[in-house]
Amino acid sequence: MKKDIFQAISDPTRRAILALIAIQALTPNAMADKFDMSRQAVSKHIKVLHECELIKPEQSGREIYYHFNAKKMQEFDHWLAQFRQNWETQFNQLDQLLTTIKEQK
Amino acid sequence: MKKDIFQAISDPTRRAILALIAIQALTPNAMADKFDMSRQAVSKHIKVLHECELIKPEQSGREIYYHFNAKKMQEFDHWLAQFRQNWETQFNQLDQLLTTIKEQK
DNA sequence: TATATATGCAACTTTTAAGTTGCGCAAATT
DNA sequence: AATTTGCGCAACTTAAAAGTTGCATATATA
Repeated sequence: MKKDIFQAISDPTRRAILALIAIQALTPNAMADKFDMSRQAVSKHIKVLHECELIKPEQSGREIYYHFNAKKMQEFDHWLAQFRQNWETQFNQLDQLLTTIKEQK
Repeated sequence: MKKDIFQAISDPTRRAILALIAIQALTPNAMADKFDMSRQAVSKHIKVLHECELIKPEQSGREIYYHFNAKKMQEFDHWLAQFRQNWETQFNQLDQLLTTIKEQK
């Protein structure tokens, strides 16, 4: 089943992969070396990340370098936007509370 | 098993719950009315959200109002921060490309 | 050309998550 | 006091995801 970006990042291994290739594009084998699991297991995670376009393949001979797709990650940022106002409000309320306490002294 | 915030938001129903209570605190029954599933199913989602502290209960008689915990949601924002620089870079590169094309005309 | 390496795909097993039903308890209502 | 309502917990079923092993294919290298 095709997953969305929320499901894609819900797995710790996939988050680790994203963190790695955000710094530098890597091949599946290079990624697998970093994790304590089979290459095929990592390969399945790559497939998930690729299907939801969080990573992009670049063929180079028989090797495939996977690049991080920052644009797709921004979808996450957009989803968060609906809550951003919310937490700014809560912090303003905290500020007000602190100010009130200060004034009472 | 206790889930982390990434797993918590990977479910569409839980994201919908968060979007609802970010606007206004609701009781489990009020939430269940909004979804086409049993109250108990919704209650399980509430449990997940509560365990990872994305929501906070406020008892009022026999009713429990669940509030959105914006502070916890910020953890995503912090996680995203590691990639933000990355996508800003990619956009700068796109800008440069567009500028180059423009100058060639 | 034979062999080693890099990768993806398919079948299978195991684990985990989602949803249902049934129950118990405490607060409200009659 | 009896009943209804709001909620959580536990057991169960079903569905899906994670990981394994084995195989096929294409590109390198000896």
